[in-house]
Amino acid sequence: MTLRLVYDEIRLGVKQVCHVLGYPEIEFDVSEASRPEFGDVSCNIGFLLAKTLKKKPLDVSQSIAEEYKKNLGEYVSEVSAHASGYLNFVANYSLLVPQVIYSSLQANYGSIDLGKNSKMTIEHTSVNPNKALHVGHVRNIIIGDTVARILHKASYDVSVLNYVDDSGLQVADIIVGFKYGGYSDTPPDDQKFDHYCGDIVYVKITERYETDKALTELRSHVLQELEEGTSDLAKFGDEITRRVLEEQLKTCWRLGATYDCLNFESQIVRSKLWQVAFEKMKSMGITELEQEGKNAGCWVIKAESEEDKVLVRSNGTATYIAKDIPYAAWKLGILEDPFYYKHYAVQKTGRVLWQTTLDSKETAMHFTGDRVITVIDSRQSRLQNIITKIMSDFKSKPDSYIHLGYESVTLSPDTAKTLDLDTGGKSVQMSGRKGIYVSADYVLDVLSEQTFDEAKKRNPELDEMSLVKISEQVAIGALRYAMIRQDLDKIITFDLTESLSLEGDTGPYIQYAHARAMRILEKYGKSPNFGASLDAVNTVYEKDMVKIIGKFDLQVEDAAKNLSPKIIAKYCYHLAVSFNAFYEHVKVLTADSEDIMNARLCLVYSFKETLAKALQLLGIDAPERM
RNA sequence: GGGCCUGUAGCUCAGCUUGGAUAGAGUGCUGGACUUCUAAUCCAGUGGUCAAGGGAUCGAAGCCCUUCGGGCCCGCCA
Repeated sequence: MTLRLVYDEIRLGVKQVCHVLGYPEIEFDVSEASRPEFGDVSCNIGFLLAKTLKKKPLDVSQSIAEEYKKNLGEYVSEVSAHASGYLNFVANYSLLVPQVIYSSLQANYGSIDLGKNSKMTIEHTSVNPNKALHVGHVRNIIIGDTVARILHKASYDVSVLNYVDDSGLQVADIIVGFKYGGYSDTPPDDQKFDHYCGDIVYVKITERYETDKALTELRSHVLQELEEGTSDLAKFGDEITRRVLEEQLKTCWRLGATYDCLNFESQIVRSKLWQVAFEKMKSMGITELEQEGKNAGCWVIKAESEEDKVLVRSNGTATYIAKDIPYAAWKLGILEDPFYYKHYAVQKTGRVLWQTTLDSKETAMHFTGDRVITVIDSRQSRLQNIITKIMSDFKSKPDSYIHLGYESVTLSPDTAKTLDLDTGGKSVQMSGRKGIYVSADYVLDVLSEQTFDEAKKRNPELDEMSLVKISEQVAIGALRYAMIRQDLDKIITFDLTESLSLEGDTGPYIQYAHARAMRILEKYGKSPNFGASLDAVNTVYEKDMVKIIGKFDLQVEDAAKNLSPKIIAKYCYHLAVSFNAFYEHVKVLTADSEDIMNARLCLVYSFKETLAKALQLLGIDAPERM
């Protein structure tokens, strides 16, 4: 059981009491008490009934409390009316403690049946395959990966897609660089290919467009050939794209993200899905041929409060959005699937990664969803709103296509300075084109190096391999947590120095709590006896921890319903805080008696199991030592 | 000009969806706790006209309106 049962029981109990007292039936709130001295659970019904009953909130609550006391039920030990008007409850810990601890031992603890196994498709990452990932991309990946993990825990049948824009302008840029700009397609020394393409070729060729108009024209030709996909140049482009993609995926995997399918834009273009979608839009009256004005001769989408969006140019060619619409429709299973699926790789977790192909000899599969989430930063909101509107028309359901937007990651003035950029004290937007970014690999390497030294200092007896493993876990924990801990619509100002500080509200703080718990259990050397009495668990520190452990599924529900990964991040942090307070104030291995020690060991075990499960939702490893 | 987001402690942020108890964390600063289950920890102190004004309400950081500050987006580019 979890705290959910306590809330449910109280909700029902209050309702029954109101019925007995002849109070009107209304919606009221049962929630966690804001302070420990108020008890465990609070109810606001006193305020809500005060008006209709023409009584003071306190009087209402008192009358309810009196009646409630006649039958406290299983999970409540005390009920009282507070002077403020709140109705407060104290939980029955002699029941709560063992039940929460036993529940937390179950492998699926925290799972809820919100999705009822319905199909949910989530797309994230989708970085142009012409450069290495920077910290801005990392936010996208971590949000997408974390939300996918949470939805899976909430019983959705989740498919994860990574869209590969292999026929866009950015890829064309580096192809121009290789074919006409004189850049070798073999990177110098041991530089990763994605870094080479992004740091050197892409940035340099972009600079040269300024002065060399001929190069700009070549780019248009390259772009056209990439879309057609038949020429040698297109084949070369495909080869380059796949080499970059392979390197990008290494970084994604290092971050702990995994996918089900890679969707190649070039194949969407060649599959003629667009034509099907376009006809559908015409027949549904979603798009119309503009007769006059500046867009005369274009097929446009009329927007209510904004400018019309051109869909097909007056020369008959489709605009950028014409690639996104059929893809979105495909994701929702609205259009007939033109793709077959080919094995790409087996990922660390054993999950198979597939890729789209137009080759009919390959397998037919399904990665489409009843609902679709697309993780893209909120600068794309206008475009995504148009797509959302079209999809709701197509599907005739309003919220089947969800744009999960988030604010961008900018660089702090100090970090910008390390790139020789004086921003005058302001933070600056990252730009791959201008070479203004901090790469994900670099941040992870620096973090990993620092944590390696720290781990070595603390654990001098550990071998190199173990230390490397720990430092990598901690580095990724730090970065993932930093990307997820605040709200999606807050800008993250990335500061390299600050990102290396691993104290307080950080991933490593939480991981450290887990490592501490592990050491206690390890030193004890045996399994705690879960059959014995847990009555000895009775300090405030222990009760507080039990309460938080018992809230796990409620937090998963909240996070899944609101697509809010930060809820799980906060949960992990609070869990860790409660354990660290316990650790400082309550001794386990030197407890006064065997019984007390055993009870506390059970709690420590329950804690580390729950924390590990919660951290797993964040894609953060729970280290045994650090 | 239009659209979206945002403003809470020196700094970074919770809380706002669903109004209610003394507005919470981290960090910073000051001081304290390692012969003890790992100090990546803990404890105490410091620090807030919740951007401003108005409205509805018994009651507003939260709801409504106005104003101001900051960010992003608005191409027959992708």
